[in-house]
Amino acid sequence: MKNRSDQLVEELGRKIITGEYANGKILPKVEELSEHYEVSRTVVREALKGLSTMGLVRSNQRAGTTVLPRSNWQWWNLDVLTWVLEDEDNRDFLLHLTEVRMGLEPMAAELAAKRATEEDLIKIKDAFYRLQQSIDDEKAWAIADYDFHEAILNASQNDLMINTIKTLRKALVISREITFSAAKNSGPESSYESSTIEALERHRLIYEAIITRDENLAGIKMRELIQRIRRILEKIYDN
Amino acid sequence: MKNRSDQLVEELGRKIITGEYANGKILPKVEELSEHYEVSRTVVREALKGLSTMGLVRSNQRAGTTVLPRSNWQWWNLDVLTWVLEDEDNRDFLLHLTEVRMGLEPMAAELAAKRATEEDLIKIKDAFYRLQQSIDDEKAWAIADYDFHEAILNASQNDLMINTIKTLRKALVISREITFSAAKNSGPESSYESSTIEALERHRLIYEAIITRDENLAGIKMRELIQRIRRILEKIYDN
DNA sequence: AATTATTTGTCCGTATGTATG
DNA sequence: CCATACATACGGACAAATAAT
Repeated sequence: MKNRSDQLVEELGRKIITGEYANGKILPKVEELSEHYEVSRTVVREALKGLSTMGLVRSNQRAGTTVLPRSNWQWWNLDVLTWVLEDEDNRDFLLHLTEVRMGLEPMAAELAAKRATEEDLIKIKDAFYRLQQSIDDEKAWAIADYDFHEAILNASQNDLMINTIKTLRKALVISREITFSAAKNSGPESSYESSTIEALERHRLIYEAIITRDENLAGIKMRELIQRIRRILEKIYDN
Repeated sequence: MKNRSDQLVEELGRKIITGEYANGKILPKVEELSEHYEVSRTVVREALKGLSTMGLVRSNQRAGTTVLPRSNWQWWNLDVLTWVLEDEDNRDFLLHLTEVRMGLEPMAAELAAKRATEEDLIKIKDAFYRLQQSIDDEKAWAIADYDFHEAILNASQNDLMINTIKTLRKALVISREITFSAAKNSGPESSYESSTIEALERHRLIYEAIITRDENLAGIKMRELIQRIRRILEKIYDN
């Protein structure tokens, strides 16, 4: 993210997502944008191409470039996701993300129980053992926790699932950085787990379900874990 | 999809996805692409910008434009999705899509049971009644079935979920058009439902769960319905 | 139904920026 | 530190499409 067109994509993208450029509105014409942002028309065109690939705008000859409705946005684009999360008016979007996660992560756990190779299982085991060793070390726990979920995810052998959940997690990390002050969050999952012992037991159930290849149970226990996270989240936001 | 840069995005995008331009490979430089495809450098630059927004390439000064690994691709971009599905070597990707669907659609049904407004319920009811009336009319069934699922989805009140599942469904329609000859598929879901009566009963269970606001049951029954679709799919592909 | 005005789309000559060797 | 090779950036010109008259 350094060249001019990327910068312009970000500036315009944010304005669209915050509603400053509302749905259906026509953007200033290329020449005006070029002039206003002090870049060449080439740069403006590239930026518009980027925005249109993100589903934010559509250009038509003579009619100008119009802002598309939210339903057209490429929500899984990390930039779009970030801008939406950073927009004050979209804070409940975080809940929506968590709901999608609640759909996907249990399914990934099921698939992992079904398909994990020996190599996958070793990684999952290793991460779980490190979890057990780390109940007193918040930082080590966070890392092990991250690895644990990562190993399960990779064991699902479903590229689309893997990619989607990884994007989702990045978004959650971003939102956490926004919500809590930077000092408080020490790692991906740790801020959630108020009671580490309880969390460890929940992880154990998932772990055991996967190594015994009990698909259903793995899904159920993963779901329970995320449901707990969700409840904690709701509490935070209800205040 | 008509201007030159869009065409070029499609040509290059397909070559990347089929592996003709493999991961890590450096694309021909802008000038050569411009020459080879007989377009201006402006058009090439716009196309590269599009491809980079899709996560397919990254440009670096002096080093050229390189193809990114699959893990960077924007899988939920409908173009990417389409090209992947149309690639012979990626046929099992369809199964992956269905697995994601199995994670999301039951969750959407749960949320619908929880949040459906009166207006939502009316639409769901209407679609279900039309399903009942259409057991002998394949075309009417397909439309009602589409509306039924659409109404449930919209009742979830989760924009991200709605957008994702809609994209997913479009992809499934595309893959079906590829798999079966154009003559055979008459609608979004109809090719699945070999026994319409059984399908109707499954829909009824979902319908009743939602109007009685039984979240869990709605999720379970939706899951069963999709699981059935999946089994049918697997049979087709195993032949 | 034909004309015009406006805006995107396309082309290309030129110049600058940046990392590599 | 210089030369090289590539992407990046600039801007003037013209083509094409289409909304407005």
